[in-house]
Amino acid sequence: MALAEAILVCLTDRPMSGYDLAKTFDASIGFFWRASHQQVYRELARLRDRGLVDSTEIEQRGKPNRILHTITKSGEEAVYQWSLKPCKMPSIKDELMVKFYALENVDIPALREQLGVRIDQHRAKLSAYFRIKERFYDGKSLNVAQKGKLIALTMGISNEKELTITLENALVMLQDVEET
Amino acid sequence: MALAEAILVCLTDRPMSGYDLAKTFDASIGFFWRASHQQVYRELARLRDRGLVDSTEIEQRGKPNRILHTITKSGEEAVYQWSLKPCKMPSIKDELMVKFYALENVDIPALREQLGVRIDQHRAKLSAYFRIKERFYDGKSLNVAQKGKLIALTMGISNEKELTITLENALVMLQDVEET
DNA sequence: ATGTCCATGTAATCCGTTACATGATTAT
DNA sequence: ATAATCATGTAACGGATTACATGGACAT
Repeated sequence: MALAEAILVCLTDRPMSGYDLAKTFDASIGFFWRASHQQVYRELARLRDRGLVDSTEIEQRGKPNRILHTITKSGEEAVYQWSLKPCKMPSIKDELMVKFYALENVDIPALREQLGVRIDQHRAKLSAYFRIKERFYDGKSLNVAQKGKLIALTMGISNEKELTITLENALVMLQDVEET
Repeated sequence: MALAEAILVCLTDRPMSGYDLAKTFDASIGFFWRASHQQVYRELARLRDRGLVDSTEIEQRGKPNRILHTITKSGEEAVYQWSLKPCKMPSIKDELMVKFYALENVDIPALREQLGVRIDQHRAKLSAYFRIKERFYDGKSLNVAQKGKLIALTMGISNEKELTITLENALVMLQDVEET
């Protein structure tokens, strides 16, 4: 149920439309919690029903109207209460690992190819993180909110770095298997 | 839809009951793909309907009967076909990261506590991996299936190691925030 | 007495994904 | 022309979680 809280967290920064939120869940906060625009719109309707956000339509010319969602006092309280509760371990579902686990029943050239793709994806993510870090955080004086985001980003960076290296090692180990 | 394949992969090793599979998804293959016993039973029913496993009941005294599931030829073929298809990136949902992202609206002592718990969980996982590695793989000559599992395990180990370090660094960064 | 292990499942609910649907503006 | 961007959603389906349900064996 933490999509609700993730949305509220975004709205503590500034009021946003569903569209804005959907984009946010595809970048920034989306690095730690993914959600599609359909999920966002559904959850916004629920948050409205629960009185955790206020929604007001804003007229626009030449574009569809926006519906701006603002977090309420009870919304802020909900975020604080959530912050006190223990976190779940993120659930793991990694097909690539399962394929290694099943190596004997798998097409190894295809797996090597898929490993290569995965490595590229992690590299891409890493460089995206770096660009954000340089642009928004390096050499600036930061408030608490920014420091928090920087810590999250820093963790993301070292994690992606390590994953890239680990997967490259796996590529070598795969080669060894193929040579025998 | 990869739970189906993960179950089939387990059954390539040996025929198993739903109960056995549920335990397997709570350890070994569960390190890379988690599933509850409810999910396993439901998916087994489907695999039976699709002819990818054969199920036979085995009489037991003093215990409930077991239903042993054996992978069929078409089951093996399904695993191979699946191995050719590209893998999805694992989806990310990490409340702890979201809480860092929302640092200003969060109770920091509570967060530090939760970080500590998370570090312990990664350490526990790491030592579980090590025990398995020592017991089943170190200093033994291995076939392809075993080599695959060892590669997966090795990746798991370096990932958990790195996560532990990263989170310990985050603890220090949190301390810095609290001191200002 | 209390709890854990063995072994099977069903039911309800919730979360996530895919597909469908609309329609104007602006850039190539 | 074609595609992308802006901006809103609904509907159907499938996957995951939580709760419920049974019942004997065996250990403390």
